[in-house]
Amino acid sequence: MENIKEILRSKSLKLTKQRLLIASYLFDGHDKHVTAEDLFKKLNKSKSKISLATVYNTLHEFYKNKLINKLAINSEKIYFDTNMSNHHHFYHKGDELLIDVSNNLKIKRLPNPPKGKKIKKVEIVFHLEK
Amino acid sequence: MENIKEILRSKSLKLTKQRLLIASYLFDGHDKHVTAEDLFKKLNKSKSKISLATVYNTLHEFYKNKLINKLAINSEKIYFDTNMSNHHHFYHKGDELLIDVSNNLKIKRLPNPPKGKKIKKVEIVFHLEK
DNA sequence: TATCAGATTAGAATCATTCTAATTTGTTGA
DNA sequence: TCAACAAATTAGAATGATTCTAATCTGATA
Repeated sequence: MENIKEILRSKSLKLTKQRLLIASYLFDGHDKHVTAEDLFKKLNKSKSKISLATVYNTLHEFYKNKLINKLAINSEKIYFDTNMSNHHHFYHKGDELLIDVSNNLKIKRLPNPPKGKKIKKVEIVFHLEK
Repeated sequence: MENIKEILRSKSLKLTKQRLLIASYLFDGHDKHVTAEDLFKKLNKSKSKISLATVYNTLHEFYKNKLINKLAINSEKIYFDTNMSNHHHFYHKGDELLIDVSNNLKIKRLPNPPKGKKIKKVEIVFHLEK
């Protein structure tokens, strides 16, 4: 709990009940992929009620502060990823399966970005089928 | 025009006015990325009116028939891509820039897919910044 | 501990997309 | 050529994830 508070403080985020609850769930040491709706349902199973708007606000706040990543893999919903190391994903649409792929991948011949721009991030999705 | 008709016939798609119009625009020899809304606006500048529902239906029909690709790059809208060769993308969110990257990229050490699944497609997005 | 910027909230609004159900239109085979 | 019918088109309603609004509340600071 103290380390959770430290994380929020290090980003100058106020220590509210809601943020502590969300952060404890997200940063429990296990990488996760969550949607706002998922998180909302999960957290509201416990007694403390958090509004859906707050879940959205908090996820975006954490994202802006680089505590989590955002994945736009299927245009249906946004997944937030607590694994902040450089990595990629397996994705199986049918099974709604989303799995981390550790980044010991190397791309030969990185393409040259258009003038005036540089590559910020390389995101690889391995689309799966049965 | 005859080759456009041939494309549709080869997929057993009825040659309707709307499909011919959409297909002539999409398959004019230049690779494009379009959203349904884009296409709807563009086509309805000309006299012939096509409903938005038809634009959606047609794009999905073309997609199912592997005439175009679907890109879920930013979870805000779906882009359809007329470039059917194996390739990747540069993407700059701020500028809404989406550019093809030809696929002479090679990934060293492809990861092993989970049991019972295989890799159908590798999609690489090079996120840009200024 | 009063202050107040920032956080939370319920509910409305948005917006891309999908659905519905009625109408229209290619295509096929006689 | 044309009747029949499956498939396609359509307007408008419905959906669903997300964002916005504007009122209320609450940590952090001095």
